[in-house]
Order: sequence, then structure tokens, then C-alpha cells
Amino acid sequence: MSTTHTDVPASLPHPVPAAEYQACPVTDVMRLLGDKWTLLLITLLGRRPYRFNELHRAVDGISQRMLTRTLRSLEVDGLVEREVFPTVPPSVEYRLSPLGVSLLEPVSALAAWAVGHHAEITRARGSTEN
Amino acid sequence: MSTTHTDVPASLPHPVPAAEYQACPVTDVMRLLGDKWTLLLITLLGRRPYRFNELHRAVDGISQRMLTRTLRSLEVDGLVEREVFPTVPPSVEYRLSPLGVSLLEPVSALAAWAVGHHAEITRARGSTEN
DNA sequence: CAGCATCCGGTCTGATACTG
DNA sequence: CAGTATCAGACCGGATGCTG
Repeated sequence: MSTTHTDVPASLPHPVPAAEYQACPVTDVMRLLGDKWTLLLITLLGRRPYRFNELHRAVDGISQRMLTRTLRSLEVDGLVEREVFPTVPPSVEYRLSPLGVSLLEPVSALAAWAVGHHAEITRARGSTEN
Repeated sequence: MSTTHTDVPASLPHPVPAAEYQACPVTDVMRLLGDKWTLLLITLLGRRPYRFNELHRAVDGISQRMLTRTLRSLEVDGLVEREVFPTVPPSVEYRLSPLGVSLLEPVSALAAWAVGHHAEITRARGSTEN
């Protein structure tokens, strides 16, 4: 069988040209959302637009570097829109794009599962006696 | 505001004791599912039980090492059950636990989104002119 | 068959310092 | 305010060789 995962060249010189990742949409999307801050930012931006430092304060724990990188990445993937206001000092606003908004629903479903079952996971980890 | 994310010690000696990750159930679950192979394995095991080498062939592209590690991790988190048959040569079967089965629904929702919107993401990436 | 041990390059993330 | 640049440590994931 093999899932759609390897309806792809299948054997490459290494390191794999990243094309492999885009082969499976699900894998690609998970690698997009699976980093440390992305979901949190999407959730926040799902409520309203935020300015850079506003996000920095809201998320707290995130470094300036990771905030920039994560937002950039979301922008490149078309999930977030970035609007610069040429004021002084500069002001930049981030908001979810329509594509980003459409992601809120499935993400909410997953979030609900996480909240509802996290205790079970923790219990399982504990009973493995760490 | 700050989301539930840092209703946690908030400042630690480093490296952070992993407790921070478990603070937000959603973040924790995403870090659980967000690696390269987990979702693919869950999807496969959602269809029927598999033996180790059967999975190895099915997923292809995955190394033996990562297959072992990913399955181990899923087992520790209580999403997958591992049954050893003391035959010779040995035989091990992996199946989704009830908790793992319950994950199929939200994951399917996300997968559906991925399939439905992957083209838009690709287009967005392209128009950023790489 | 179903692993484990070792090595290693690449990536992720944070800390810190600097800038238009 | 909203970043960029640099450095460094931890982690991810693959390759290879060995074993009960």
C-alpha cells in the first residue's frame, strides 16, 4: 500500500529536497502547525488583529526572534496577513487571512480533543513510570 | 492577557523542565502529533493493527529507528497498544488504543482541511516568490 | 522479526546585542 | 515599535552495524 506518502520519487540522493514533505498535504500542514508557537498565535489572531509587541506580551515566553519567525512563516504560507502603518514609530498589524480563518474550525476540534483527553495522556505517561 | 500558556513558573534556570509544555494541553498535544511520522502511523493504525515490519514497509521512507521511537512514544502517551506474541521469530502487533481511536475524528477534520486547502498554501508560498 | 547502540549533520529555539 | 544579526545548546531524524 504505502499511503500517498511515497507516490513520490521514492529514493533520492539525500538530504531529501523538501519536495517529499509537500507530497502529502497532511504531513505538510502538520509540519506547518507543529512547531512550538504557531497554534497559539493562530488562536490569538483568531480573536482579533494584534500588533507585534502586543503579541509579544500576550504570548509570553516567546522570544522576539521566534515571534518574528513564526509570523513570517505564517505569512508566507498565506495564513496571516501583515499590514504596515507608516507611522512613527512604525506600527504593524497582523491578522488571520480568510485561509487562516478557515483553519480555526478543525484546529478547534483538535484543541477540544486535547483539553478533553489531556488528563488521560498524562495518566498514561505516569503509569509508564516515567 | 497571556493565554493559559504561562500560568506556570514563568522563569526558570534553563533548560525548561518540560513542565512548561504540559501546561497547555493544546501545545502539549501538538508537540505530540507534530513530528514527522506520528500522524501517518496513527492514520494507518486507525485502519487495522499492524506488525512492526509491516508498518516499516507501509510507511516507507521511515527509518527503523524512527519507527521504533515514534511507536514507543505513542505507547507511552497511551495512544497505541503493543502486544508481543512470544513466537519464534518474535512477532509484535501495534494497534490504536481507545484513546487513540478517539483522536481519529479531530485528526480527520484537520486532514480534510489540509487536503482541501493545500493548493492555496502552495500558491501563497509561490507568490511570495520563494 | 523486532529491535538497540552509535555517530552525525541539520534544525529549532532561546539569549543577547544592535537598528531604522 | 518592530524588527535583524549572531551565537550556542538541545533536539530531530537518518545511516549503519549488531543482537536475542
